[in-house]
Amino acid sequence: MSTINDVAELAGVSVTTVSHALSGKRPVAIETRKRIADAVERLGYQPSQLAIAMLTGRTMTLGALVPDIKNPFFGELLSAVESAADSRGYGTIVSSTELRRDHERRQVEMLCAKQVDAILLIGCSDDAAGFIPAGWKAPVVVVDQMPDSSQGFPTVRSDHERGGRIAADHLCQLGHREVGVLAGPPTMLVAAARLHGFLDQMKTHGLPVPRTRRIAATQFTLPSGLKAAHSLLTRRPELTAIFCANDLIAYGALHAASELDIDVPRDLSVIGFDDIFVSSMVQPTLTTIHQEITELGRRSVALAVQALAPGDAQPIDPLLEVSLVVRSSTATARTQDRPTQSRTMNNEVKR
Amino acid sequence: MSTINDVAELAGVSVTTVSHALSGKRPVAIETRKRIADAVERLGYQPSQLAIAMLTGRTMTLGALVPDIKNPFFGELLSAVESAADSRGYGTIVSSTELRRDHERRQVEMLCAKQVDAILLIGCSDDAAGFIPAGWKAPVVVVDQMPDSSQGFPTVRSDHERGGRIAADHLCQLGHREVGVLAGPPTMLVAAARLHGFLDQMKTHGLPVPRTRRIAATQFTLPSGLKAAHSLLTRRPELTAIFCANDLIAYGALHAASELDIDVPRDLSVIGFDDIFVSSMVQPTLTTIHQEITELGRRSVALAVQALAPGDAQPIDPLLEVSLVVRSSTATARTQDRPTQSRTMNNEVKR
DNA sequence: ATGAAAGCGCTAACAT
DNA sequence: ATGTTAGCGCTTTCAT
Repeated sequence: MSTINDVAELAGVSVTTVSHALSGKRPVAIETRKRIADAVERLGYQPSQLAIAMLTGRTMTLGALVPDIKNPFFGELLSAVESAADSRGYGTIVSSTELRRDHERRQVEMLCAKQVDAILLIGCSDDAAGFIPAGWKAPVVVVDQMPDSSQGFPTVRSDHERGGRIAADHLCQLGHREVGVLAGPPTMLVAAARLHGFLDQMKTHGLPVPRTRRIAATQFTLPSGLKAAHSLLTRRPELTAIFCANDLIAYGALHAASELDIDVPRDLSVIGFDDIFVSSMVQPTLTTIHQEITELGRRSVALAVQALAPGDAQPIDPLLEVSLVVRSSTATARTQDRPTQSRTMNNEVKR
Repeated sequence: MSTINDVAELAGVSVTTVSHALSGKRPVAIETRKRIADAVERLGYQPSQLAIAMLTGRTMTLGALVPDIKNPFFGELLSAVESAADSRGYGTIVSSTELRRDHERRQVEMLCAKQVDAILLIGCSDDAAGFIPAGWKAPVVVVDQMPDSSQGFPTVRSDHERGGRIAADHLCQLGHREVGVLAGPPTMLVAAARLHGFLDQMKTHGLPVPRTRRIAATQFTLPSGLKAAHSLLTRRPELTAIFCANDLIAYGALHAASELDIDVPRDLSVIGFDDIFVSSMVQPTLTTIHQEITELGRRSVALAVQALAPGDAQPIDPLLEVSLVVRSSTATARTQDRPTQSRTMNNEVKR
């Protein structure tokens, strides 16, 4: 890349004049301006954001750390973050820990070293905020995690607990009594919040879910959900409905059901959480708890930028409502029991 | 953030000593080293990559431009890019044009201004490479696009045309004679390559696909595929199989089929392209042309980094093989015709 | 209307 | 073993 010196030289003026001609912060003779414009054009000159950042202390770049960019939920969220950041003139460095908790510290430090103007910790480990180095002054926003884990940093999140309750209401309303749970990673507070809301609401309905009908997926991924679902459905054939900690786990459950010849929703209702885009499009369409993903991204960026440029700071509500989206993976509970016998036989045949 | 000056002051030494103590490029008294280490710890000091980049001309950051980060194909590809970049010490600035072609120039210029060490143009418009400014010296790698469009920049891509041929072979082998096509955006060369491979191979099999049985989705997205599929399936009820330009379009087709009460794969075989992760997991699992997405990302980064640090440059094959993955969305062609009558009636009832 | 020079945080000669 | 200084590309006083 050519520098401002090259432009100055080619135009036969000083760098100061070039700088001002480009920024317009000082009058420059029309004639001179033209020569400079020509030089800029010829060289394809772009001011180095690097050098500007050195001066201003602003890189105009946000850092976003997510656990798994392959998870469509984070893909959609990042998409919202990027477009919100972009519209305010910020770029976004995306870093994925690939679910490796030991990567988090490194990635956070890398973002800090790159001097990003703000850090978005999205769906990370609950102690990720602890990796922010001591003297770090720039804003940190903790997104889609429980505030308990945010070390005092501002938070934007959905009402996970309420989502769990809504899911419980839905299943009860459909008459399900034998209900199972595919919980998320036990160590993650959002998973715990969803689980707690669900279990507590089931209890309220007089249908507490015993431990034997719950199993935790080790990760918020489809394969992890598949494995857990397979185990739970095999062990608990009487279940007529399952609450899944997120949509990917729910897809794992659907897949397991299909392997076990369980028809969804006739024999088994499945409800997810997140409402990622594909959930409305594949068969069966997934009944799920809708998160306002785009708004989540927008508010996260707004919060970060607000801290960067304090001014007309209109308050940002950090808690987003969730809602139930009923699609075709849930239905009223069977009145008679499922033919458990044949299912077991099927399994045996399959193996 | 604290600077190297703060550390030097706190440790009571010069910045040079701090620099060398940290880099180990010059011996430093064990005693001094300890005082420096303490100061670093206390201040949470991290060397500013910004300042280092000014000196070395290396930001240790790659810029990746994709059209749509919500598309799981790009999510998976970016995931591979990031992890490959990360393992070589590079961060990644991800920029999504959100399918707005007019955004491309801006985004490319932004990446250049941020002085990224290399630019990965992934699945962009065929003229995106033209947006690289005149004096740009750093490597540019064009990924998942046809080389015709790469302006001489190195390319990494799958063999799209061959993918089309394999798909044609598969459908013919299943006995399909009434075959339709949901092509991708007509302006994109990869879409054209897939289409050409498919059509040409169908011709070879003696089953040319007339224009009336083809329709182009305007974008590589599900909604776009849905719309096109709905139109094609309504107009051409005799079709027993459809080749879709990518998996998302194929999901649109599945959705349209379901709306029109067409059973897949009994009444209609659907084949996609890309083999995104979900394609193996949702019902029906999608028969599709597999791209080695991870390898695509790995080689793109390898190519970029190789240009950055010329040395033991082992050649990188820019063309990746594709393969057919047969799942449950394709089946042998019906021998008798589909009850076209009733389907039309259904449609009319629906409207 | 235009220039010269300082300085952002760091590294790497060049001293001592 | 440690310190001094120039300079990366830019903006911004402070001159002229």
